[in-house]
Amino acid sequence: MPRSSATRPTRRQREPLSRERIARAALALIDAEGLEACTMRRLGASLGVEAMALYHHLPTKGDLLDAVMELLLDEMDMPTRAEAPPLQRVRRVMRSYWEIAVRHPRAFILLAARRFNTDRAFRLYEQLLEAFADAGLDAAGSARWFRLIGGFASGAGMAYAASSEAVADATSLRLEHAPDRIPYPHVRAVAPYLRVQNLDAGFEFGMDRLMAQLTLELHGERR
Amino acid sequence: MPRSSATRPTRRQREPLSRERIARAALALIDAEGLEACTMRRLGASLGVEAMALYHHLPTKGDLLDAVMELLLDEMDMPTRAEAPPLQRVRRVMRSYWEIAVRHPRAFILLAARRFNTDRAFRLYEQLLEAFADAGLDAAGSARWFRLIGGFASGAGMAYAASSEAVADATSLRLEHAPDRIPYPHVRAVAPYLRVQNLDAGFEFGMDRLMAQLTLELHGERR
DNA sequence: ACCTGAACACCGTTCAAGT
DNA sequence: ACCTGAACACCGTTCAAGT
Repeated sequence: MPRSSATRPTRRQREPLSRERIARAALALIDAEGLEACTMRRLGASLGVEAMALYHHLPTKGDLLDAVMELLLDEMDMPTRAEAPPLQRVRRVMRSYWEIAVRHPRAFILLAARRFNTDRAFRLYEQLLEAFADAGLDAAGSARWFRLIGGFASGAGMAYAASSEAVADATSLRLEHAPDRIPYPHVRAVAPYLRVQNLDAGFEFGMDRLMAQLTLELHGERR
Repeated sequence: MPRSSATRPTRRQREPLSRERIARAALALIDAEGLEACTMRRLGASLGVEAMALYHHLPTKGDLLDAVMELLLDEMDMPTRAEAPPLQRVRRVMRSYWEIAVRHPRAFILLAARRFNTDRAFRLYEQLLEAFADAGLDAAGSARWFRLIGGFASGAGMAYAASSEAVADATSLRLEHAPDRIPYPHVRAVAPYLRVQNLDAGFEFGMDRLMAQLTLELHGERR
């Protein structure tokens, strides 16, 4: 679909540019060819337009990447109070964050590395922190559990993205594909369980343990 | 120290280039001016040499970044069996990984985003997985706990790096500095606890909970 | 063996100009 | 109001040439 408009950039018959349309094209480009392929010139070309036309809708490349982040965050599950009990809401939000890494391994690093500065990002935080509060955590506890659970989700997503086939940077040794050539016995034994196919189960395992520990703490078993 | 050789690149009196010397200069450049400032041209200049001279020691920029990663991994604590009980070893390794984010916030993303493909990285994995095995985990359990604890450490490090002053990309809204302007009550309440000064305590909190859950599991309280 | 100079094919971004 | 063309100051990398 972006292809068709790209192949013949007939000036008259294309819909006008917009921040959102540009961001969608950028995400498609990143998914298909990687973050480093997403240049203003190539993005313009994929929209049948000169690179400089983009600057009419986005003042800088940083704003473009922020727009792509918003698009990614739009894919997240944001359950409301009515939909599920607090800890289930936390879990669904985190699960959907992880799923962004699975669907967009080459774009996920934007979420992990860039500051969340858009209103949409703050709305997401609000929803999540509301769930923590509803579960019974105070502000300090919310901050800590947010860092713990969110840190895990982010790190797990990055690990998925890094070991995904879609990401470039492949070099000689590859943990997943040539474990027999690794001269370290523990690494060799564990490597099969770190394959990309097992990462989703690994994410669920991690979330299980984190939620178990949080539940324990909320019910006053410690401290 | 890199400065002095940079200011006057008198060709005769400088020590010869090497992979390691170049990598050290690159890390210094990243620490001082950010990852995007670490270009072959500017790195060469900081060593009193043309950019092209670097290609004699490192075939490509990716190899340069791998060399920087090795330097970072060199800073990690790699306690041996003799030094501490297994879970303490896991904890020390993870703690030192986190400390790399604190010392090198602008370089840390290399560890989080690039594949670990050097021998040094595998040696680190081996040490860590040996500790998991010594603690009583089988290969599958080691993989899962490695992903959980490592994912948290990586995500926490990225969060530290992203909220560190040293990283560019600052835009209008800033969670830490203008919490009063955020129209979301839970975010506003939690924001003070997410300040960069509190992140180290947050890391320790997370590690405490993870180790507690792991200990519980090893002692057969669940499953 | 190690470094340089010039060049190539790219970048993001500015600015004056076109419609 | 929206887009283009040419230009500027950069990139990583190649290659022939210098010492």
